[in-house]
Amino acid sequence: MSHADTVIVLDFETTGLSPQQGDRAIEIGAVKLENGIITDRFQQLMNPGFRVTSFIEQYTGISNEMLSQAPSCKTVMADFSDFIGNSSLVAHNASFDQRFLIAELNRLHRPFNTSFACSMLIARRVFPEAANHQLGTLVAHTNIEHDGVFHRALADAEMTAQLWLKLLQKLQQQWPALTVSFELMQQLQQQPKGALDRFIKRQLAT
DNA sequence: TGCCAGGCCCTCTTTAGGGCCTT
Repeated sequence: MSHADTVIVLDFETTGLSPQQGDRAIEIGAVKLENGIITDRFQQLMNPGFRVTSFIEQYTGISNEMLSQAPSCKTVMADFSDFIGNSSLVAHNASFDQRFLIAELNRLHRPFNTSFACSMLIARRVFPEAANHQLGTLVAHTNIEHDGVFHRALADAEMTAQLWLKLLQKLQQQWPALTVSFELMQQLQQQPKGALDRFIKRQLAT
């Protein structure tokens, strides 16, 4: 079974929803998937330089006290940039994490030219029957084992990685002859919803 | 830092509005 190449699955905790509005990353978590197995991990809190709201403290469990002792975003993101290298990236609702990754790397004057795939967009197509497509719901829907920790970066990255494997597994089981590459997943997430069968059959015909 | 997003997706659509996802 193909595991769609080596990918790094990542998740940010942040001070809010929009880097364009001044929000910053406060934690990055990531796992490297090679041949369907987690072979490396990255997790680090980072100090955004201002206090986070009580909403963020409660939502993530990350307190201002914890962040006051963490290294700066600049230090952590430089290390993380080295960790991801040129790997293909996956995140749940990837547009969110991609915006923060680009914003933080821009502050370091580091170019970003890595491709992203989105487990949420793909799950909407592969698991249309799920009640909704929040990460926690999909983890339950696909019977992924977890330790009950949500909204922390490494925990969410680990669960997203397991969800990614479930997506690959479902596609491979349904279409055994299909070569499930990262590029195929990127194309799949852009197909009109409900047109998955047609897209796969077109792939198999080439 | 506090001006609070942005892209996808559906539908009672396309001369638009609102829910879903992420923190």
